[in-house]
Amino acid sequence: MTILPREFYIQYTTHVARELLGMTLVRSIDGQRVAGMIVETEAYTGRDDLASHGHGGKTPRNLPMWGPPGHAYVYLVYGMHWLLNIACEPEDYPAAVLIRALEPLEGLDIMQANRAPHPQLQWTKGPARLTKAMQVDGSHNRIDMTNMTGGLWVEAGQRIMDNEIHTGPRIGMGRRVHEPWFSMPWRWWIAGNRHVSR
DNA sequence: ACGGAGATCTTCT
DNA sequence: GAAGATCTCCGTT
Repeated sequence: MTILPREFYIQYTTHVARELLGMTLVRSIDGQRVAGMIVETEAYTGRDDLASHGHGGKTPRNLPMWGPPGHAYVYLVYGMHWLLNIACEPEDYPAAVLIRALEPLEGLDIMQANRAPHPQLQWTKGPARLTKAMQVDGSHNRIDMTNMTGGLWVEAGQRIMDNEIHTGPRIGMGRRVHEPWFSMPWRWWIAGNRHVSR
């Protein structure tokens, strides 16, 4: 299988978010593959993006957003949930794509154990659920996802046609989703896929 | 099906 | 000191 190379991530954030749909996120746990097809993503891009951690400049936490494209940005929200992003665009530009949902493909026994007692449809239906299912946490922050050394990478997968893809406002914007900026359609998902959140 | 609240803690103002 | 790129549980309809 072909691991997506660094060049893939050196493109406009929205383009990367769209192109990641159908690709396979892979995690190696004790030599066993745990994998899922990416079915939902969100773009966070630039200093001007009011909803992005990159807004307001560099801080110790958001530094990976400026770092090398193709590296992971993993952070904790609400004191208990890990969220996985992949840095994109050229270095020194703050941008990342949040992986919001997967369709389980391989290592189902491991995912089930990590997500018990929930049914399969809920294992990876949401950004914090998928990190729990695939055992992704702060130890993966800043790893290079363009090779296998970090135990986490993305492989080429299904080609998703444009007419199978929908876009809409990002999730978690609160009441501000009604303001112009926060209603920008920077969430991407595979239409009709049962594993998409919401 | 839908709504509200609690869990839990890091980050930055 | 408050808010946060969420999830789960428990209540009511």
